[in-house]
Amino acid sequence: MRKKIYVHVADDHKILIEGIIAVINTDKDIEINDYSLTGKEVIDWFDKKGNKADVLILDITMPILDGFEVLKHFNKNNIKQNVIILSSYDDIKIVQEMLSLGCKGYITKNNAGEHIVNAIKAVAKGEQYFSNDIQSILLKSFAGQHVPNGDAPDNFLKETLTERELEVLKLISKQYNSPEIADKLSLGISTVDSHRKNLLRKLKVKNSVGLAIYAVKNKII
Amino acid sequence: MRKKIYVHVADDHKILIEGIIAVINTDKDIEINDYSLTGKEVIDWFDKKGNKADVLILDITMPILDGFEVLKHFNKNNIKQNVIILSSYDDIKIVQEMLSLGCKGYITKNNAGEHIVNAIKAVAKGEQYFSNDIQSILLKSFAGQHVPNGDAPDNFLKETLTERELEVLKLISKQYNSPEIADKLSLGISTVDSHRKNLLRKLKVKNSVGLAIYAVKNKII
DNA sequence: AGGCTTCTCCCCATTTATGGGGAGAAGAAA
DNA sequence: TTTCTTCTCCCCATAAATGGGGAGAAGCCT
Repeated sequence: MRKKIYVHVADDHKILIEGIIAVINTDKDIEINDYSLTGKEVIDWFDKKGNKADVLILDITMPILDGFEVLKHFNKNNIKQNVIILSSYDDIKIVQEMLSLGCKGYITKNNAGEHIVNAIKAVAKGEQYFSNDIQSILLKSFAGQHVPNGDAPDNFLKETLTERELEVLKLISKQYNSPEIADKLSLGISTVDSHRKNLLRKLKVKNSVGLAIYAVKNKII
Repeated sequence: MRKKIYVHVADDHKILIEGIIAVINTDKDIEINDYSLTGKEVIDWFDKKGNKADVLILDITMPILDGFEVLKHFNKNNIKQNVIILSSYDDIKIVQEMLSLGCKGYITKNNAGEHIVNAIKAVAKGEQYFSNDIQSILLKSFAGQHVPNGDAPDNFLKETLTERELEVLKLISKQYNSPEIADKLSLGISTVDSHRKNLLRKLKVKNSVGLAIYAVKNKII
């Protein structure tokens, strides 16, 4: 008898967890350890002594703490944990961000059923695993980096935003105007406008609409 | 032997459909007929001769056509169909909108597992069914109490946009300003500004940032 | 014929946003 | 110490967006 693979599932929709359990139960080598409904529950579970799982299935969008924060917490506390991201997002930037945060697998919810068992077994053995669509966009982005020019394209050279700028960007994306942002952050209006100017310049966009779209696409809000 | 209840499930996440099937399979009186991943698939399925289901489990957020559009299509074509909404939103306005569109049940994804079988059986008998949390907010609203806003985005119950408004919205989301949009569409600036005003009102957003975020989230751009 | 929506454009006014420049204080890093 | 970044705030000015109102023309539906 082979050693069982113990799995922890984290998603804010319980019915989806039930679905994953149903699919996984068709395989005798895998067993669900426990589950979490928020990122904070995940962190608390793994912080508790004696709790460990061979594989963590992790959704990105969860209340309280999201998937990004969970992985950052693992890295900060030097916790080695095999993680498979189960997400509805197939955006290259998100996939790359998750990979840089150390996830071992990434499958989309669209075709999770056919991939989840194989993904768990691969990641439990220390391999990587990506569903077809993710493989596809990863290959494309890989090919896209070898542009004939040799120089990195502009969008790879984004200037990093400061903490204050990020705060202002978040509030802009929530449809607050400068006086309101100044009030919320206890700043002068002219200060907020200075941050606006720097944001427009750094992110190479034309107006607040460009800032908001950047924020949405980069999951800043 | 009792007559079986045939159920059609529509949700854009296949893993969730698999979960529902797993839960429903525990009951011998209910059988899954077929499933759909988009609103368009639902409509096409029910339009096909010979296809019918006793109960339709319907998600609200789906690509191509959402749950609202599916119910509107049923009403317009005088199709009598028992529908249970399965949603992650527990916002009173959405529940009321769905009821006015003729849905017979409404359960949230948070506790779908414990309710879905009973909901199907009740609705198949012509009764109504709501999960606890939905019952609670419905009772409050009937009693005339103030019901706090739910978790749905403000712009969920959108007024339908005209073709022209959609054109303007797309260009706004591409960071063009009013003079530029007027030029591209061969309109006067004041006309573009009129469309802007109507967009802000219809989509219940505060400024162009809100418009852009609406456009991104609804895949208009 | 009357009502309806859509599209077009105008008036008014105020508030915001953008674009250019500069500058001081605090703190970190060299 | 000097240099650098970050954060703060100011000046100037113009462009753009918002908010209120109205109104004519064209087309559709009943």
